[in-house]
Amino acid sequence: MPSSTHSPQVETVIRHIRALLDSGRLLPGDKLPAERRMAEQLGVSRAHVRTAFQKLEFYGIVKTYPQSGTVIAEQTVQVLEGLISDMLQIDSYDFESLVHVRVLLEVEAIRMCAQRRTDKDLTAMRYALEECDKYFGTERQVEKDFAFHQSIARSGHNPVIASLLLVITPDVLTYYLQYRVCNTPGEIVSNEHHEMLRCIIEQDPDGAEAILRAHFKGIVEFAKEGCKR
Amino acid sequence: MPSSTHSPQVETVIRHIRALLDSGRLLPGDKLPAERRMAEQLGVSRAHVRTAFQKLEFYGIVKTYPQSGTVIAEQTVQVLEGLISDMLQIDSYDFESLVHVRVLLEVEAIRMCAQRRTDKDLTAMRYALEECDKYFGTERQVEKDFAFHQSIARSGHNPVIASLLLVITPDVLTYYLQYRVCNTPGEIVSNEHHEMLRCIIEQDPDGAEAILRAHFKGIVEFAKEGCKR
DNA sequence: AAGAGGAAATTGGTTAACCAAAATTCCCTT
DNA sequence: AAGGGAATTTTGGTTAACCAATTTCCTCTT
Repeated sequence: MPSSTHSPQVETVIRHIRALLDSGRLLPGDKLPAERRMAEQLGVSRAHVRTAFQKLEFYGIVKTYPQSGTVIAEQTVQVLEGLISDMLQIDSYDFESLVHVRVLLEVEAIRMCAQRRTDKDLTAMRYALEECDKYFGTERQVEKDFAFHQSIARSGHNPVIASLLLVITPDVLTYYLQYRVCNTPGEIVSNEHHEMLRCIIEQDPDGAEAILRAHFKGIVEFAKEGCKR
Repeated sequence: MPSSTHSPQVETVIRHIRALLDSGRLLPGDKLPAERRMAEQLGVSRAHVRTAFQKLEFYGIVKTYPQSGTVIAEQTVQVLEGLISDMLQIDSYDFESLVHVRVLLEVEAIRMCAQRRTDKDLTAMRYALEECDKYFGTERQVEKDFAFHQSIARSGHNPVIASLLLVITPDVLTYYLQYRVCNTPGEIVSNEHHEMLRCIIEQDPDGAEAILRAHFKGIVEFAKEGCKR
């Protein structure tokens, strides 16, 4: 993924390409200027142009052919510009959208987990839960909490869901630390965790989903109302 | 992200770090070897070590501090190793998991779209739909189809959902082209598109969801049964 | 002996030079 | 004039060198 943090030079290059698309000077399927040329045109280093191209390639916006050049994807200009805008603001997700998606993905993950978990998965989740309980009240609480949830996601055996959760986790974590939102009493959180695991063991997806939604209820409401930054 | 395509050298570095974690020679919070040192230890260029670190940072596994060093995140080793494994196999998503997540995200997107779309959004979606109809039967059909779906996702006004959809789109597209799965008659697809837009206009999330699920029914079944590669 | 100051080494960030493969150009042959 | 092939240019890929900020460690002072 390109890396989440944009250097200003790299961002310059990406904005330039979006401008080229917008002005019609660059069309889908076109080969865009060579790295060296674009570097000197924009007054940035070639390395910055390269990382910009790599990020664009990660999102399927361009494709680089060795010793040949880099071409724009065969997509509508509106879509391409939209994609670029999205990836430029990818660092500035609002907390509500982030939590919304986290709940969406985790609900699906825990449902799949309740249906497809193996004995080995159960062992991993039990261990994660023990760790979670052990560190309640300490500074490592948040870390262990995420670890437990991640173990559930992985036990759902859908690698895409697990990966997307891991993509948004750093951002969620940032907000958690920023807002100090972990004010739910530890005992309640722990109980909910054990209840979730119980439903997973009993292969009860509906029960697991209900508890998970209750588990997230507080943070969802906080995100919806609390933090109009 | 990091870029989706791993060069063998970069992958070497990432695997090495996972091995260090596995053997306990590297613990959460530790500062890992400097770029130069690790480069010569592994016999790769320092640039490769850098891009490896950048990818790891994208997923929140490490954090790089200028002129100071790169440290492992404060997370359980199990989680960290899991994350690394996920990002290594991020190129080899199976089609079923991919389609599953695409449906999950698009359903949520179209529901939000039906509730939150503005007049400007409607204009954009109408245009995308016209383009879609215009190019049916041509080689640009798939492209225009994705463009229409993307316009819906963007009109849901949850940037995280739109971004995650764009992250998985290139992979989905690859499979689509590989399996030639677009064998549904153009008229049916077009009708469903128009029905979806109608529900969005009427702000009917349930109706929109139903049509979208029907729209994806064929490809979901194909992914579930057809392609056990 | 303890502490402050500064030089030297180490760090990630950046730039420039080099390499091999691909594309182009130009000239020679037919 | 058309075709083919080699030399040249252009391309992305890679490596090495350089820079400024940070850290470390030694030394000199008190």
